[in-house]
Amino acid sequence: MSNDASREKYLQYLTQKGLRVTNQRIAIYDAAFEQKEHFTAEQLLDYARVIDDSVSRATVYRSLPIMTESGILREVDIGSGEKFYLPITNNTTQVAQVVCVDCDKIFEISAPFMEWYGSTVSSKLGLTPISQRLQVSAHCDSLRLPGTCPRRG
Amino acid sequence: MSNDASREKYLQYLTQKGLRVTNQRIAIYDAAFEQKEHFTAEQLLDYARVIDDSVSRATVYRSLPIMTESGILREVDIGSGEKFYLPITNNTTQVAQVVCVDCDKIFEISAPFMEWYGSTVSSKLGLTPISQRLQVSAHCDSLRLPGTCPRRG
DNA sequence: CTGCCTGCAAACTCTTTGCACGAAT
DNA sequence: ATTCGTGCAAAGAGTTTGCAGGCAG
Repeated sequence: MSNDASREKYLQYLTQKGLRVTNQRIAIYDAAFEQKEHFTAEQLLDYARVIDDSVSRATVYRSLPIMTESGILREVDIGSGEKFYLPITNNTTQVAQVVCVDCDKIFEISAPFMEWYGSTVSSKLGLTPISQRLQVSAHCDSLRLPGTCPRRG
Repeated sequence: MSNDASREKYLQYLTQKGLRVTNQRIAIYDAAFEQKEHFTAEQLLDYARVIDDSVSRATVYRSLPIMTESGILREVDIGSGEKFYLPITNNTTQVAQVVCVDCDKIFEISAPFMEWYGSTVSSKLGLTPISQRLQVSAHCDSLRLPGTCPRRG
């Protein structure tokens, strides 16, 4: 999905839900879709303020659930206190995250079997799966230095 | 693993690490292993205070990482703000959690393939996997009432 | 115009921490 | 006797919310 298509999708979502298309919502959207890597709410606030310095923290926090629900943003919770977000740039199947515990970098990898697994398991319990997430914590094993990641410095 | 074996394991862990065996640590341990379901730090505080009313919130929070690291407790983070914990009662392989979004009940299910998957994927990235977690969100589909879980009431 | 949206700041939740006292070794 | 562990309360991080004014529709 191109960025323009995501933008279109988001604007349609807002209109359809009776939500207003404000300068702040657009600035926050644009800031998010400039990013290639995962970002936090606080980082998004900084990025959005470059575009429109009237954007407040509250509005960023109020926008993130809307963007997530509209399907243009993926929320990634690696259990580290703060949540990360990533623009969804294509209609991939399920993805998993591999988190390096040394440098905290998050790798997104496709995990097509997850959907099947979620269905299998949930149906045994009488549940209908909505979403699933697989997260792997790992150490860098580069340079034969256990516990140290080259990306960390 | 029986509860007695877990108790032994925990006491050994404490001693081995040079940590003291205090009444509070034992009370917190005992409170945790009375539980059949997932519990939060706050709930554990309540349970432990029944056994020893001198137990404080701080000590519970300080004990949880120790118990987790000693391998007798599993930490489960479903991204809901607070963490859940569950006594590890047997040496199963990997487990996944299925969380009902209606009643918030957490089901633990074995997922033996996860270990293989973590290894496969991590090695491609030059990483050594430490742990992996799979979580599925689902709706109850009992009673043909979408969006409503019979366990919720 | 109407009422949703906003910024601000305070409040909130969960967890961590500094300190002086108390207990395990 | 040491030294680690503890309770208390305050601090901390991240996020949410009440309010009065502002802007989209």
